[in-house]
Amino acid sequence: MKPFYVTTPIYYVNDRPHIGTAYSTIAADVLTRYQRLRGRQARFLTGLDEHGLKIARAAEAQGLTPQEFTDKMQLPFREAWQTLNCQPDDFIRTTEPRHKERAQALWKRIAERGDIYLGEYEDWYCVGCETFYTEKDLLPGNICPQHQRPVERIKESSYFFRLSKYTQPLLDFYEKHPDFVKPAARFNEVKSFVREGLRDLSVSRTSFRWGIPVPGDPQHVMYVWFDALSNYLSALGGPEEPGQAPLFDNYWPPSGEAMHIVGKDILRFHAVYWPAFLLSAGLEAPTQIWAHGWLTVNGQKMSKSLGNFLHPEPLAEVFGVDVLRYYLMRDMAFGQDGDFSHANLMARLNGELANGLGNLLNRVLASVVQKSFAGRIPVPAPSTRTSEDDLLQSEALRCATAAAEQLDHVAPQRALEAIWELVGAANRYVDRTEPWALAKRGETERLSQVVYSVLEVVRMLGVMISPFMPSKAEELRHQLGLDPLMATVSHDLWPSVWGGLPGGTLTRPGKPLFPRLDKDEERAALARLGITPDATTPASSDQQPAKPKAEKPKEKSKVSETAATENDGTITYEDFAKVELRVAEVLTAERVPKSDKLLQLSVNAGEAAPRQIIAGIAQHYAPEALVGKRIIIVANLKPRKLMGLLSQGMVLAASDDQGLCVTTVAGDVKPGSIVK
RNA sequence: GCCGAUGUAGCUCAGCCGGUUAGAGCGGGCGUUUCAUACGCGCUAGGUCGGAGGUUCGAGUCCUCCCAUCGGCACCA
Repeated sequence: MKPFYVTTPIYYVNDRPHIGTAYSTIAADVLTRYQRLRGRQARFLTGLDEHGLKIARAAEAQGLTPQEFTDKMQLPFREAWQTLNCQPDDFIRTTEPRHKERAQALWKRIAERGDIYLGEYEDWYCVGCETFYTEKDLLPGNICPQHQRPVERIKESSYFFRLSKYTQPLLDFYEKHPDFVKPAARFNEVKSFVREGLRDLSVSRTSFRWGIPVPGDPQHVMYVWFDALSNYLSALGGPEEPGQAPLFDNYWPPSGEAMHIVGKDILRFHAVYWPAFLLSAGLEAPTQIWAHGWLTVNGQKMSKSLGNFLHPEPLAEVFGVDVLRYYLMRDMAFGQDGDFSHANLMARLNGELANGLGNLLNRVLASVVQKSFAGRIPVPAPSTRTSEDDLLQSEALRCATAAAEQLDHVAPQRALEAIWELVGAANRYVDRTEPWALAKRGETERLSQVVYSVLEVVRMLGVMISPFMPSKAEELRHQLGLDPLMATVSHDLWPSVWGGLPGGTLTRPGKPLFPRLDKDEERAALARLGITPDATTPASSDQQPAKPKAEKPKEKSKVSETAATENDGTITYEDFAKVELRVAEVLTAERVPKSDKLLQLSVNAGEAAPRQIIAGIAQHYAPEALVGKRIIIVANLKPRKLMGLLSQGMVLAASDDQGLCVTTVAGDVKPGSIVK
C-alpha cells in the first residue's frame, strides 16, 4: 500500500479559524488516523498562507512588520487544531525559508521549460494604495475601497505562466484519471471550464513586496496561487531530485498517494492550475482532490456582514471535542453543502452517542460485569455460544468491513452510519439475551458468553470510532481495561476477526462515556454559546427562512408584466430614433443574484404600476444609492428578459474611461414626464 | 441565458443495470423490558416517489417538455 499524504488548504492567516476550516482540518485528521489504524504510512499537512498585500496592510495597521504580524496570527490556528485534537505531522507557513526556497525551485523548473514569460498585466490601479484591484473588489463607481478615490486603468509588468498551452494536456490528464476530482459533479465543472479554453495566468506582481521574490528578478514577487499551491510540495522538501528529499520521494506520487482536501471555492486552483504547474515542471499531479461544500449555521449563511462566523473552540468546550468531531463527520455528507445545527448536534449526542453507544458500554460494564464477574471480563466456553452470538459476530464483521469501505472512499458520514448499525445490533443482542435474567437464574456460563460478546463488540466499536473520537475511544478502552491503541505501520488494527478482547482483564468502569443533556442542560449549553433555542434549526423544523428572498422578485415581475401589456408602441433597438424618454423615480433597487453587473430596479414612470428595469450598472452604483433618484429611461424599448428577469426599458447613462453616471434631471420634475 | 445536479414519508436521506405489497435513521403515536445515562427493544406512520406527456407486458428507476431549488459558466439594456 502506497504511503498516504493528505493536506488541508493553507488557511489565510488574516482570518481566524471557524467551523468551516475546522471541518476540513478534522476531516483530514480523521482520514489520517484511519489510514494509520490500517497500518498505512500516513502524513497530514496543514498550514498557513501568509503572504500578500492584505497581510502587509493589516500588519502596518497594527504597527508590526508583516513577519511579526503573521507570527502572532498563526497562534490561534495552532491552538485551534490542538484543541480539536487534530494532529498534523507538519504545519507549514509560506513565510518559512524552507517554503520560499522550494517555491523558487518549482518556479525555476517551470521557467526552464519555457512556460514562464514576461508580459504585462492590466487592471484597475489605485495610486494611493499602489495596488491593483479587480473590478469585483472596487466600490461602485470604480472607487478604491481603501482610499475612497477613483482608480485608474494601468498596466504593470508581470510574469505569466503558459496555462493556455496546457488546455489539452489537462483534458487528457482528466481523461486518464476519472477520479481526480471528487465529487464527480465538481469534476464536470472543472472539465467544462477547461474545455472552454484557458488563458495564460499572471503569476507575479511588482506592486507589493510581501511575497516570495521571483528567481532572477527580485522586482517581482510570486503571485498568491503559485506561492500557495507549492506548499504541498515544499512541506515535503520538494520539488527535488531523487534521493535529496526523503519525504517528497516517499509521499508524493508516484510512490505515494496525495490527496488535497479543499473547499469548493478554491477547487479551480487545485484542479486546473496546480496540475498544470506540475505537468510543466515534469512532476506528478496529486492523486485526488476532494472539494467539500460550505457549511451554513442553523440554516443561515456565514458571512462577515451577519457576523455569525461560528468558531469551533466554544463548541468544543461546551459539548466536548469528540462530540463536535463526531457531529461534523456524521451530519455532513462529505463533498456536499451542509448545515451546522446546534439542535441536530444535541440530538445526535443524546440519541447516538449517549443512548446508543455510551449506554451500551455502561449497561453491561457497570452492572453485570461487576456483580457477576468481580469486574473481570469473563472467559466464555465455546459451548455456550448460540445463534445470537453468531448473528452478532457476523453483524460486527459486516459493519466493520462496510465502515472501512466507506472510509476508503472518503465517506465518513456513511462509515459512521455503518458503525452505528453495529451499535444497534449490540443493543438488540443485549435485549434478546437478557444478561440480567441470566444472572438472576445463576446461568453464569451462558452469561459469560453474553457479556463477552457484547464487550467484544464494544471493543471493536472503540477501534472504529477512534479516528473520529480519539479521546473517547481511549476512554472506552480504559474502561474495558485495555491499553491505548498504538497504530504501527504494516499492522492493520481494524476489526476483522472475532475475539480480540482478552478474557480475564480487569475492567475499570467509570463515568458515562457521553453524558446525556436533559432539556435544562441543553438550554444552558445554548446559553453558554449565546444562542437562543429558537435560533437553532431542529431536524424536524420546516420553517426555514430562505423563502422570502426568492419570492420577492417573482411578485415584482408579475406586477410589471401586466404593466407591459398595457404599454403599447414598443420599439426595437434599431428604431432607437423613435425613442420615448421619460423621467422615472427609482423606488427600489437590488442586485440581481448571481450577476456581477445587473441591478434590478423598480421605477415609477408615472404609470399605474411601477415598472421593472434591469440595468447593467451594478459595478458603478450601490443599489441604495439609486433609490429616490430621478433618472431618465427609455420607456418604449421592447421588453427583454435578462437572466430570467423582464426588463422594461433602459436606464440612460453616460460613461467614459473613468466610469459611468446615470442621467438625471437637474430640477424637480414629476415622474413620468416626457423628456425631449 | 448556456451547462450540470437535485426534487422520494413531518425532517435528513437510501433506492445499482426498469420488475413482486417504495425503504432507513430521527421526530410523532402505541406497546414493552428494567441491566443501563428515564436509557433499551418491538410495532406504527398509509408518502399523487416535483408536474404533464411518452417508451414498455411493467417506471422513483429510461425519453421529452414544464416547474422549483442549488451549483458552474457567461453577462448584455
